[in-house]
Formats: sequence, structure tokens, C-alpha cells
Amino acid sequence: MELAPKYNPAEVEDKWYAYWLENKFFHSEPDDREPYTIVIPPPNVTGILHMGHVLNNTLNDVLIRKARMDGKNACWIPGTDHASIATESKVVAKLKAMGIEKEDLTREEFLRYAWEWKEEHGGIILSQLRKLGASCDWDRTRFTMDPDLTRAVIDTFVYFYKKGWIYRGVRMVNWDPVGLTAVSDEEVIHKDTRSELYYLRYYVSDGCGKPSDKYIVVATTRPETIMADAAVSVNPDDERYRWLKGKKVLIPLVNREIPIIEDSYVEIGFGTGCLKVTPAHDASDYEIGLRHGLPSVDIIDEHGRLNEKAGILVGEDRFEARKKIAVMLEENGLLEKAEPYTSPVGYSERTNAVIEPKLSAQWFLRMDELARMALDSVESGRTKFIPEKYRNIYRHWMETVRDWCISRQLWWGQRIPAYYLPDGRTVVESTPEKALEEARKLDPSVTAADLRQDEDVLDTWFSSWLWPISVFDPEKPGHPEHSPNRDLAYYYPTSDLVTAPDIIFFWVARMIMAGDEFMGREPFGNVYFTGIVRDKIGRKMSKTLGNSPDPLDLIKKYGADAVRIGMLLCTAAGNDIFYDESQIEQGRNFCNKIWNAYRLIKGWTADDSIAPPKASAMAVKWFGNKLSQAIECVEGHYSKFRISDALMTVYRLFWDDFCSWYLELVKPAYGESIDAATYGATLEFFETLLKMIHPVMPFITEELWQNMEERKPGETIMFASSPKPSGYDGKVIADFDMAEGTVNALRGIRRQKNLSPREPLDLLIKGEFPAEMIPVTEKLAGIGRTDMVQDFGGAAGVTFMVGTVEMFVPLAGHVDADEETARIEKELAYQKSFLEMVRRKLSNESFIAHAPEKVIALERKKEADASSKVESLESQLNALKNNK
RNA sequence: GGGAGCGUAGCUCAGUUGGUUCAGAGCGUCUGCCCUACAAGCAGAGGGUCGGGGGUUCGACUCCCUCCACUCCCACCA
Repeated sequence: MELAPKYNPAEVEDKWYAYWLENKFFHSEPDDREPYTIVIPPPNVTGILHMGHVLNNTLNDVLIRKARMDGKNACWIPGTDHASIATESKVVAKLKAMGIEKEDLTREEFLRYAWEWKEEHGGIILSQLRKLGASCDWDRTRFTMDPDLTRAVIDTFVYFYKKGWIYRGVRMVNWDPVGLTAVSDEEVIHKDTRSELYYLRYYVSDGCGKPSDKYIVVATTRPETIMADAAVSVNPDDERYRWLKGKKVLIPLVNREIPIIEDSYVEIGFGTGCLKVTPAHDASDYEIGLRHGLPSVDIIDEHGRLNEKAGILVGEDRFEARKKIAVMLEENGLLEKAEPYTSPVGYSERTNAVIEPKLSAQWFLRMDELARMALDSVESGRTKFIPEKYRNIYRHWMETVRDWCISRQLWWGQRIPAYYLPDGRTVVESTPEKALEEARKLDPSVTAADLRQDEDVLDTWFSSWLWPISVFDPEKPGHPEHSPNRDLAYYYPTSDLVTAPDIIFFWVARMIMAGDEFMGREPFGNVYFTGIVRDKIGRKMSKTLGNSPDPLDLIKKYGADAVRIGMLLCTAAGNDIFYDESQIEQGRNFCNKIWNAYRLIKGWTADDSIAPPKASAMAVKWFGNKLSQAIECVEGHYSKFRISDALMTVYRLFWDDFCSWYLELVKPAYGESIDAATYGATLEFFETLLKMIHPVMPFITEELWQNMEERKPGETIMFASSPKPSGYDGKVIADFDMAEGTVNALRGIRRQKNLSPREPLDLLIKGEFPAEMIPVTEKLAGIGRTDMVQDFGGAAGVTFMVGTVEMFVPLAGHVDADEETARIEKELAYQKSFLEMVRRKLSNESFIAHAPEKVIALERKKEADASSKVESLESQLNALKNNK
């Protein structure tokens, strides 16, 4: 088969992916090999592939393919997450477009639509991952709302409830007025936001609920909440307001009387030193309210609009109300001033709505014990973070974490298994039947119809945190005593987790907690944190900015291998990566380089009657050593998760050492055959290189590996064993470096003297040059004859040095004595000053006294080398003068 | 406001207990080449007083202090 001069990924990718699937190469079953397990960070079921997924899943795939070739039983569990809020809001939007309001539907009707939507759009992202080459065990695909995984979630809830760690209570929570649900602390993003700081006049009451002539000024960013004020607080040490003690003030506009209280929470120096206390709409005010027994008046409804209790501006959105009330205050002379002000405001992570602190009944999971165990697991090193800096972040979170609000006022998700008796008492059981049974123990007259199940569902992360356990054995969560099934026993704990740092608290920390609680050990050994993919100028990729390319377009244009390597080339763990299409181009170019190297090799005809030329024999010997050295280096990088370094090592090995040096050295003259021994070695090297590249570039390596020779059906490079280092002779590599240096110098001379590469030169060498490298330099530098000499004689030519070895090329008629003299003098000056520096160091008594032997010996060697160079350069100068 | 981290070539980054002729790599830039594997290529070149200042040391990109810049995480100053 004739190979095209350019690699065409489109022709090969689908073919090999289908082949891998057909043969179930990705599928894993427990056996007696060592397992290597990864669970995918499950993407949203309705999500589509973006560059962050590409980065993450490429890394996962590299690790899993590497492990597979290392002989481990590699298992990568794919799946998706039901993503409660995100999916529900998509479904709501879709229904709205169809003219259906969620409020008009029953829970069952809504869920029917939601499941329809999930069946239609769910899992698109998984099929996109296939285009990328992800070698997931698709037979094990999971969804967090699969019936048995849902069961695991419910059982977990029941378990913690019975343990006393889950409780329901009325608390100040983060309310998302767009998503219409409470969210956890982690789902609130604080952003500095520009607003106004309003200075309002609160008149002191005359004692009969009428304003006196005295007033105080209160600064607030939220004037629309004044109707919910329960007090105005000052600091007890604030001299300025001592006179206010025991007085009452009137809320502007509505003239309701509220007390002056004293609380040290109030900063004397901030604003006016007076704080309006609004317990229902501010978390810290709520605390103050509790301390002082103040009433809570909730004037904002679930949509963020003022309700009837506000008395004025009823039905207005909170931000509209703010503007309007500012005008009203102004008109009534109650607004002292308003100034621009920037302060942190909480936004919903999912809907980007401004969070409204709201008092409501929610379910919480106690974090203290779980956090303590999970902290220990990282502190002790049982779970390693890469890079390590995340340990600090993790520790800080664990030490300050508050109880986890796990209830959501949504329908899409796992419904909380709490059932209320008519008298308000609660039973928590995994099924309605069990609940009824328990309820009857409390009140024998209760019927199934009397029991009312809690309307809320659980936070999505309350199911995701079980992922590394439940994908293997859904029976286990909630049942620590249950003995693990075969899969769980074999695959758990998983090996490595690759994920983005922004879900370290949402997901990573909580998985560790669940692992500790139910399995008694952490769910993974290493957590590798990727960076965030940004565009060239550092902006986060986002749909609205339109700076995020569609990975599938890139794959179409450059090939999956190119996209993979392009993403990996510049990704140090934990560093954000600055995406630039040129990286993908570089990846494509590398594919092409591999392709063409193969075309060259394949074009040769081997002849076993030819003896290997000395240059080829040397090349084989050298590259064998070089290869082994590189393998060792790459293994080292992998073991430290330095993926881009591993990749770069292979890249340079292939491009520079293999293509530029090795292939050029063994390449037969045009039209001639290659000796069979060298040819065989070359194929072997090439195959080894393919194996090294395969984890990163699975498609092209499979294509070429299959093309190299007739493979048996069912054979694949995927299971070819990783190349192992076999030791190497540093001397051979160093000697070859010397030869490379010589070749480079000679090429320089040719260029400088404008000599054709075809015109053979003679080379005289004075000093220790490895004789076996002579064929190498001769072949690559076009040397006709090489002589080892004591003296260069007096002929005209160019003298140069490689390391400390002097070399000479006779070039009668090409030498410009003045030019040579200038060049040598320049070099001489440098060497002399270098020598002087070294000697100064060596004559420093302190240095001799303190420095270790090794360092001193090294300096002496430098001195010797430099002085021999000086000597040589000086004699070269003399020779030039004598020739004149 | 608290905490963490970073600052090395135009860009992205290496530099592994302070000591190799150590100031590096890839990409980009510039110069010259279509020499039958590859112009998605080949052969070369230029480019950094390692953020500033101080200190410890025989010796500092590396350790300490300080200042400056940037980034991230956490956070109830209205």
C-alpha cells in the first residue's frame, strides 16, 4: 500500500476506534493482575464537550493507556451526572419555549418531561469522548440517577439520619431566586460588585411613635430592606451614640418604631457606626437578631420580589425596589447621600443570580466528624495531591467547613426519604413501606395516605460523593457492614483521580469523606489537579465570550491525536493552560513527522547479503542506549505525573535523535538497499517509539503498528507492553555527543566557506577522539578521510575544537588568514578570561578549605581544559602567522 | 480582611538536598535552503544582569529578610 505524503487522521480514527470497541479492548473484569482504576469526573448528562473536558479526559486516557501497557488491569469507568439545578433549569426553559409552565405540571408530569429530555440529549458528551479516543469501559457506563445508584443515595441519607448526623432545621441559607432553591455555601461565588452605599436618616422617636427633630444616619447597600428592619445597632463602646441608649428610632418612609441596640459586631469606624439590623435578609443580622431576641420580618419572596409584608413597593423586584425606594427617600428628605461603593456580593454558581440570604427549613449534614477524618487522610499522605499546594487549601476548608445544606427545592434528583406524620413527626426510611411501618409504631392509626413525603430533592453532590463506591457496588453506600462485591473489592480504592481544582470541595473532599465512612479508606491514591483552560490572552473560556473552540471541529481539522498532544504540551499540573491553536498545529506536525519517518523506513528494501556499514552499526548501538536512557527518563516523569515533560522527552527523542540523527545515519544511498541487520534494528526501534507514543497519540500509533507487519486478528498496540529501560552506557552517549559536535562544527565550516555538502573534506584530529565514531562523522559531515595525528603540519586550513579535542580541516585556497586570526583571537580572549576566573577561585583559600573535593576537582579540570585550549589557540595563531 | 502560590528568553515552562563550561527546552522571530521521508520540512542565528534591593556563604536562579507585580482560595464590615 502506498502511503500518502501527509497523515490523514480522518481516514484512520473511526476505523481503529470501532476496532477497539468490537474487540472490547476497553473492557475490564477483575482478575489476578494488579488493578488500575479511574472513575471519570462525571460530566453533566446534558452537557457538551468543551476544552476543559478535552484536557481532563486526555490526561485520564493517557494514564489509563499507560497503565494498560504496563500490564495492569486498567479500568476507566465512564458516566454522567444528573446535575440537578443545571438540568432542571434547562428542562424548565425548554418547556417554557413549548408554552408550558413548570407550575402547571405535577411532579410526575415534570419528571416525565425531564427523563424524555435526558434520553434525548443525555450522553451526547460520552459519544464525543469517543472521538477523542477515550478508552473508557463503556459497558460500565453509569448515571447518577440509575435506579441502583439512586438507591445508594437514599440509603446513605437514611444511614446518616439514623446516625444523627443529618438534621432538619430552619436556618439562614443561600437562596437562589432564579433556580428557586437553596444552595450550599460552596455554590456561592463572591464577586466584588459595584453598587451604592446609601446614607439614610432614621429619626429618633419622640416616644409616641412620632419623629423628633433628632436623627441618626445609617449606611446601607440595601435600602429596599428597611421595611424588614428590626433594630438599629451601635457599638457599645461608641461614645458618639451613648445618648441613644434605650431610645427608639423610626424606619424611614414607613415610620415603624424599632429599638436601638448595642452589639460589638458593629464596627465603630465603618460607615456612620450605625447598622440597620435586618434579621430576615442578612446572615450576620440574623445572628444579631438571635442574640437580642429581635423579630424576623421576611419581606422578600422566593423570586426576590417584595411581598405584602413590605407594605410598600409590593411585587417589585429587589433591584427595582432599590432604585425606587432611593428616589422615595430622596423626595422625603430621608436620604443624606449616596456614594459609589464596591463590596463583595454572593452569586449563584449555577444561575449567576444574586444570592438572597433567606430563612428556611432545610436539611443539613453534620460535617465535623467527616471533615476530621477526611483531613487526616490528606494530612497523613494516604491521599496525595498533585501539586501539593492544594493541601493547604484543602486543610483550610476542612477546618472551617460548616454543615452541608443538602436539600434542594427541585424535582430533578433524588427525593428526600423523609415522611411526615399528620402530627408533624418525621420518619426517615428508604421506602414508603418501611416509613409507614415506622410511622405506625409512633401512631398506629396512620395510613399510607396520611404520610407526606418531603418535597425536596438532594444536592447533586450528595450522589456524586458516592461515585467511586457506587459505580462498583451500589449496595455499599449506607451499609458499611455490607461486604463489598467482587468489583468493589477488586477496583477500590481507585488509583488516580484527575480533576479540576474548582471542585476540590464540592467533590474531591466529599468523596474522601464517603470513602472513609463506608469503606474505611480513601477512594483514590493520587489526585491530579489540572488547570483551567484559558484563551491566549488569559480569559476563561466561555460561551458568552465565544472564545471557546468546539473540540469536535478541532478534531475534524487536525485529528484527535493532534488535539490531545496539543493540549498536553503545556500543562504542568495545577497550572492554568493558555490554549492556542498553534499548539494543536504542532501536534499535527508531529503526527506528520511520525508518518513520514515511517514512510522512509517502509520505502527501504532490506538485503541480507550486505554487511552493516560501520556507521550504521554505530548508530544502532548508540540509539539503543539513547532509547533506554529516554525510557528511564519518561518513566520518571510519569511517576511524578509530569505528563508534559514525559511527552516532550518522547517528542525530542523521536524528532531529534531518531529522525535527525539515527535515520540520517542508517539511510542507504539513493537507490541502494539497506542491510538486513540495520533494517531489523530500525523497525524494532520504531516499534518501541510507537509504544512510547501510544498513550498520548493512540490513533496514529495503532495505524502504523498495524501497518508494520501483518498482525493477527485481535492484536493491538494497546496491549503491547510498555518499553522498559534496560540500562545504558553513558560513554557511548557521550561519545556520540562528541561526534554530533564534530558534525555540527564541520557543517558550520562548510556553510561559512560556502562549500558544497558533496565535496569531501579531510579531517585531522589531535587528541582523544573515540575512533568508533569516525564512520559517523564521515557519513554525516561528508568526510573523505580522517587521520589521527600528533601535529597538523603547516598546511592552510581551519582549526577548531570540539570539547578539548583539536581538529583541523585542510582547506588550501579557502582560508582568509585575517578572518581566521580574528576568530581565534576572539575565542582566545574568552578562554583566557575564563581561565583567569577559575584560577582566582582556586587560589581562594576559603574555597579550598570549604568546598567539597568533588567541586574542587571539577574546578581543576576546568583549569586544565581551559589552559590546554589557550595553548592550542595560541599555537594556531602562530601557525597562521608562519603561513603568511 | 485572612491564607496560599508565583515572578527565569517575545510566549508557555524546566532547572530535583546551594557547586558540572548552567543560565536551558518547546514554540515564535530572523537568515539560508523545494538536497526524492517530511516546506506540516531541513540547516543555522539572535534573544534573559533568573522581578527590585539587602543578607547568609568560599560559592545563590536555588536559602533568609524586605519591597514591587500578578494569580488563586477563603471571608457576614453594613
